[in-house]
Amino acid sequence: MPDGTTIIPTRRPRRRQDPERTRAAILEAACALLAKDGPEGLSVSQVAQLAKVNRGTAYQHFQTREQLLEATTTWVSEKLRRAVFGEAPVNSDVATLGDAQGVALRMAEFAMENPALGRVWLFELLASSRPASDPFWNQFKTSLEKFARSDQAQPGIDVDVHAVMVLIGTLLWPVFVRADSRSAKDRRQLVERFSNEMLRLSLQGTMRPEKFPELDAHLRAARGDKARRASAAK
Amino acid sequence: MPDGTTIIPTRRPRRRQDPERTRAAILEAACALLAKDGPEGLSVSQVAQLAKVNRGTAYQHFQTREQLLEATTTWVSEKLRRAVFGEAPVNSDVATLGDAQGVALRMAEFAMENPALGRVWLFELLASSRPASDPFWNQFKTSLEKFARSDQAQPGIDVDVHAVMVLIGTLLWPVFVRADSRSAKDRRQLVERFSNEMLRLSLQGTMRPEKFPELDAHLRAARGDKARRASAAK
DNA sequence: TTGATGATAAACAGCATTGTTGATTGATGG
DNA sequence: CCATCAATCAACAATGCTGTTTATCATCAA
Repeated sequence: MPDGTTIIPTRRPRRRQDPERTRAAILEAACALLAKDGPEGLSVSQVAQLAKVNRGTAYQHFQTREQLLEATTTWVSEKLRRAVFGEAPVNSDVATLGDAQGVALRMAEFAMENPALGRVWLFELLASSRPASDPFWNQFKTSLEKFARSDQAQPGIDVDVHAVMVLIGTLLWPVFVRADSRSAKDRRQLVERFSNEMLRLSLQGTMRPEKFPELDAHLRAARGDKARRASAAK
Repeated sequence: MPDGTTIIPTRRPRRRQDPERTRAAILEAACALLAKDGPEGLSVSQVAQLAKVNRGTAYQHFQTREQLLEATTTWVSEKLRRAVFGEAPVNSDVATLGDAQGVALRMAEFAMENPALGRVWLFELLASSRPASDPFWNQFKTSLEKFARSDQAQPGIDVDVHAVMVLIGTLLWPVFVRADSRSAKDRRQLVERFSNEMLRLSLQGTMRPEKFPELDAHLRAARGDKARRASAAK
């Protein structure tokens, strides 16, 4: 970052009445209410009230309730993205995947600290018509693809299926265990339980392969199909 | 009031008195609307309209909108339970776990054929204060516990975490891929993809253990902790 | 100062919903 | 055959939200 550290707030020409700040306040309030009542329960009245802003003002920033909701969702997504991947801009190809383990852990921690918010965001993503336009989902899936292509990964991972499973598991486990209404200590332990089970699953799976020879065969056959389809598509 | 002969023929033939059937019709309608609009969007008016029943009638069967929603949820849960575990009553201890593979597959198929309904039910389960009171969740978790104790399973499975992951993965994958608005053929293929990835994960995990010796050590240490806690609790 | 922009306040029509009440109808037992 | 009672229905009042509009105030830029 450039010499921005020395800049005193007086240097920057203050905005007239700081619409930016107002907008941010509205979005923050919307976030909080979204986490409390879910997307359906979000009313412009309540948002304005919580943001200490007139209802008309909210309508000036976001023409319709639906647009406010959409803006709030991507706002949350950005928050999540920063928490997991750091402050780097979206398109920076470097450091996309420092370590898969770290990404998984930071995601689990974020989810555990914001269970309701994570839940709501996830369901908006699922309901969205174009998931690919979501900042976090994009970067997350890219990073998982990179891992799957690396030599550290088992061969044959179905990245789409796997990304969905990991994402929703991580985000909904805190919801299931009621992470809100838990002590910080409990939450730490619950994150650890989840991470360990995920790690165990990643390293060992759940079934002893030697006990399921026929399934193993089936699996290899399916992988053969996939490879054949891929080469046929060329 | 004068004799009814002059009354305009807009009178709807009154439903035959059969409370059971009426109740079922209301619940079925609620199911359909639940799948379409989600729990928040469920209005008694619409339910009554779809069930071809007066709104007041619905209020007689379910005192409040909230109760209707709750009843509908367990109705769905029962449906799911039957689809996955068969018609046997809940408490029958026999045949609880014919084969874990079959359970997983039937669940995936149900989810793929009823994506919206599965999503809503799952959401209600997550929001519920006592998941243990849900018919399907109960039986599902029991069956998974049984498997984890069997000699076919890898040791050290955290059943709670794992049950949540498998359940939500199976139910939300169809939502993610927009199983509605897909052809039957597509849906079949998508079920297969999911099942294969789940199977692959169960048999092999995602990471090559030989590449992560330190993680393997960490995992064994964690398992040691758990065992120590368990023996300390005695 | 002036003009433009952001923010506030209040009021309005339209709509959908909730929950309640009293009337009506059909089944059923005596 | 009728009296009773529960199931059903139509209508009502109350509420809250949406989106729009109008008038007014505050703050900064030029």
